[in-house]
Formats: sequence, structure tokens, C-alpha cells
Amino acid sequence: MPEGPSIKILKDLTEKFLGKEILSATGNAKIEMDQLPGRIFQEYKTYGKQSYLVCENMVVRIHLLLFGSYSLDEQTKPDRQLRLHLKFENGDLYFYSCSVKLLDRNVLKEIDWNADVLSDEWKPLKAKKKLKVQPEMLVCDALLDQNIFSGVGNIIKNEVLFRIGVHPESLVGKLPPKKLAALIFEARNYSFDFLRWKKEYVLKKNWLAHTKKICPKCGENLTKRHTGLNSRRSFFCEKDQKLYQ
DNA sequence: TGCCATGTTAAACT
DNA sequence: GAGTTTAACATGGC
Repeated sequence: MPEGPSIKILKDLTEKFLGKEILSATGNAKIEMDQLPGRIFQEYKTYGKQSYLVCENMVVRIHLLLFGSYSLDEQTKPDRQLRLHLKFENGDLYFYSCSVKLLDRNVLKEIDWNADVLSDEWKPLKAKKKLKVQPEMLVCDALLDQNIFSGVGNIIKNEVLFRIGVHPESLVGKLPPKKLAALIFEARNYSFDFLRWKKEYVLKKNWLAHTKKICPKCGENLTKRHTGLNSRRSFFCEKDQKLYQ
């Protein structure tokens, strides 16, 4: 569920609550629930995989982590840990098993919006600068670094690396200029494909490498291995994805 | 049925 | 203190 594009979809679904008053806030999230009723839900801001529900002088930051989910208007599966339920006059917003924090609105000023691959404010040159100062980093770690490519998750990582023909364990500093540019371009470009395909319920169908066994390009077996600092699954073709080191 | 994964943080270590 | 490793969280698909 929760890579950057999925959060964008959630944001769109909550549009009808904009400008509405929060009538009640309940759930097992460890926040001061009584701070929320009476406030107006002004804006839904996303930063990568983070959601910021903006109210007056206050934001609710939500991260779905690995297992988080949500529902609108109807509590579809009430057996799950209901973390936060926001009641509006025209419906209900439910969040399950996610991270919830109540923060001062000023936290929005600290965020580097240029790092969000799905944002209009995305700045590829800035990403390039961040990569240049970390030449020893593996490209699989670089793509998952939320300070550089906010919103990119493991699926996007695998698909981007397959598209640009780069081995996940390549060193950032050893990438030829064209490959470095392709990496930065596809991180955003594939994220928009992900968004479109997810909306059309055909995301999985369009995976070329992630969870796949056969390379769609050359027909050879794909390699599955846990790579990088956090040992996330990588699916790649030894033949079509070059190792730069 | 058991494993493990679209993720991150904080505590526990060296 | 720093950098690194481990644990915790918690659900659903295969």
C-alpha cells in the first residue's frame, strides 16, 4: 500500500473533508485527541510517504509504515487496530495501524519539499547534488533515502533500476553521467506511472522486475537478493543491469 | 499454515 | 558521543 503514489491517492479521496470541522477524534493513537474537535481541516499535504493533515496552528502527521491502511465513511474491517477516527459532518476518515503524531504547524517549514519526487517543487538538480556528496552509497540505498527521493519505496526502487539498466549494488559515484541523470529522471517518472497504474488497478500487472522470476528483456532468470544497508529485496537481471563499481 | 513484506523509529549495542 | 545493529510495531497475501 504505502509508497508515495498511494499516499497521493489517499489525499485525493479526502478532498470532500477540506474546510470541514472535525466533530470528533477517537482511536488508540497516543495523541491528545481532545486537541482536534472544533478545528477546521484546512489542507492535506503529502511529503513522500508522510501525510500532514493541516488544521489551525496544528498538523496531524500520519505514516502508514508497512501495514497501515485507511478507509472512508465506513469502518470496513473494525477488527484492525483503529488508530484514528476523524468524524466530519459529511463523513468519516479512519486510519489503522499507522504512526500518528500531533505536531506544531511549524514543522511544515522544516521540510525540503524539493525532495518529493511527486511534487511540483521537485528539483532534480538538488537530488544530483545530494548524490554527488555520497559517492560510496549503493544506488539501491540512494533510491530509498527519503531525504533524496522522498516517496520512493522498494517497488519503485526495483522498477527504476530495471528500467535504467543499473545493478542495485552499483556505487553512486561510479555511475556514468547519463546513468545518474536517468536514475534521477526515472525516480520521478516511474512514480507517476505507479500512480496512474495504481488508480487503474493494474499496478502489479505492469511490474517488470519486482517479484518477477524471468527478465522480460532477455528471458534469463532474475536474481532475487536482499541488498543495501536495510537489506530490502532486490529483483534484477545480472545481464541487463550493469554493475558500476 | 507460516513466512515475510510497498517502512520507520528508538533502544541497545560497540 | 559517534556509528551500527536489533527490536518493535502489526496486517494480509501467498
